[in-house]
Amino acid sequence: MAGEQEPMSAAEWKVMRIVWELQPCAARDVIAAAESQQGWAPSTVKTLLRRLVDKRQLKATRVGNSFLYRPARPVLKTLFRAADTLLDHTVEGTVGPLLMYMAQRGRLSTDELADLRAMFDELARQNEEQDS
Amino acid sequence: MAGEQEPMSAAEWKVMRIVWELQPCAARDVIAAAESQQGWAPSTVKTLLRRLVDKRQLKATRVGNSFLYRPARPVLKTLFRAADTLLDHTVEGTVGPLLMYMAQRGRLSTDELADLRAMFDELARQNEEQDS
DNA sequence: ATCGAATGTTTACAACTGTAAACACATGGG
DNA sequence: CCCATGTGTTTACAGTTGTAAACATTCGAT
Repeated sequence: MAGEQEPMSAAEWKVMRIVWELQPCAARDVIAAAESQQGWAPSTVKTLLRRLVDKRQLKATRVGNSFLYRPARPVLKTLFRAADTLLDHTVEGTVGPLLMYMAQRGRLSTDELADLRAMFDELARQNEEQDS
Repeated sequence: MAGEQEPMSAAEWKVMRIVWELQPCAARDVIAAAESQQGWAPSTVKTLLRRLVDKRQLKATRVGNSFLYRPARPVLKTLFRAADTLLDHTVEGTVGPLLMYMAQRGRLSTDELADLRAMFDELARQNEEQDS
């Protein structure tokens, strides 16, 4: 089985975000973005890239003397894993408010809102069925 | 300003969850719960309690020779902070699917579903207004 | 008054993180 | 052909985390 998902630190997430956006990309691109976004030194970014490859969150394919980096899996898959962790932290009765909060902060598009509304209708329907 | 929210590690969250449930409580209670839930040695729990007090996530008030522990702030406040972090990790277009996922895993009550649906209606309405 | 149990305090120690300099190697421009 | 520059590799080092034993202190039972 190859689905192990080694957890990432805060700094590592920031690098991953950059790679998900630019993928596939060279170290240079990540270094430039990280410099502008976080003010990190090039060495710092190199270290983080290496660690992410070690953790198998990034795939690096050699191209000449350098590498091309790309995420080992889609951003959603990784976000879902992180969401699981957040859900693990909830206690009875907090999931509703939590989702309310996130939906508000989340700046959803009209389409996304429509999808979500449809899903809630469906969930409510299922719930009723169960209840009665 | 007193609202600094020092971030917690995974193990610390687990202890906090216990304290939020049992609050206010003595070390003994937390140690018992953590032993049964995580199999941790009493020393481990003592260390984590101390660190959480240092980080001011827990308030400890002396009672005789021991302490009464209670969370420094409500669970929702802390969850919202964690949600902010998760949202920071999202990239364009992932928030919708992320919320879909969480809503499905979240085992929402009928009441929570109703509240959420109402909020989505409202958000959609606001969105339409803006669009046109 | 005394001792064992409970509770908190100190110490431990390896792994992981944040942050980066130093070093080695290749490669393209001159 | 040689060197500056761009890449990756090695080394660094303090702080945090996971995990816990050892030690000190105190309170309740005898």
